[in-house]
Amino acid sequence: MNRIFRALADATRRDIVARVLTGEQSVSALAARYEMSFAAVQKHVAVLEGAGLVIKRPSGRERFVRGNPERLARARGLLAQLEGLWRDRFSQLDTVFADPSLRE
Amino acid sequence: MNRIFRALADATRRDIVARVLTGEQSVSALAARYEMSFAAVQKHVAVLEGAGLVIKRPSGRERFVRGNPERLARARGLLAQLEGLWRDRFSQLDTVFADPSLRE
DNA sequence: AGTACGTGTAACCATTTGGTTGTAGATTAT
DNA sequence: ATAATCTACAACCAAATGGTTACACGTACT
Repeated sequence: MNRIFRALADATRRDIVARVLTGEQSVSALAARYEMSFAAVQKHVAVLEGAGLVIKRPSGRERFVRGNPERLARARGLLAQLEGLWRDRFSQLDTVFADPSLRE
Repeated sequence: MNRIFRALADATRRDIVARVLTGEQSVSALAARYEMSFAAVQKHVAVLEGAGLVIKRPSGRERFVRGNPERLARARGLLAQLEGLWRDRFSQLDTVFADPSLRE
């Protein structure tokens, strides 16, 4: 999970994820869109791949990158779970009040 | 957004968020739960505060920390938006096919 | 065969991160 | 008044990040 959130903590990488979710793109096609070096973009893609947010498919000399929505869903699930803790933050208190042993 | 995801990219910090979402806790009460130094936990809380994931309320000599679900929702919203791109990844193609000028 | 292209990796650099210890200020307890 | 507690912050350190340039290797083009 650390790697997923860490990978998403960079605007360039979030942008790459958004692009490759709508359609496969080669690494060099991605690199052409950013003002940094090819190597930098290649490293960003490697980080995303390490986090499972992106999958590479080799084809000849190029690698096509596509997004993996499953991993996004995992991260979103964790956030939803945390928000659930907030929503149910009084449940323990409710349990106490509902406890028959306290009912006298 | 960078700071939100970066703050969540650490297991200790995610744990802190989970704890303070269910109820306020002082910084030292939090620190007592982890095996690192007080200063380390204090820094983690500061990172979470900088990301807006957590809010501190001063009371006497201690600061009570509570979670801020709004920021979590923002992050979750971004993920949902990205997943939406995936879900609608053929919409542009659909638009092309639906284009009357191409219907001949 | 030779050249150009796409990718990965290594070496390097500046900055950030996650941890430590120590110190200082403010508040509370004795 | 003194001591203990809670918090913040500074200085330091090792490791990770995000970027660079240069090079090596496999594939495609002419």
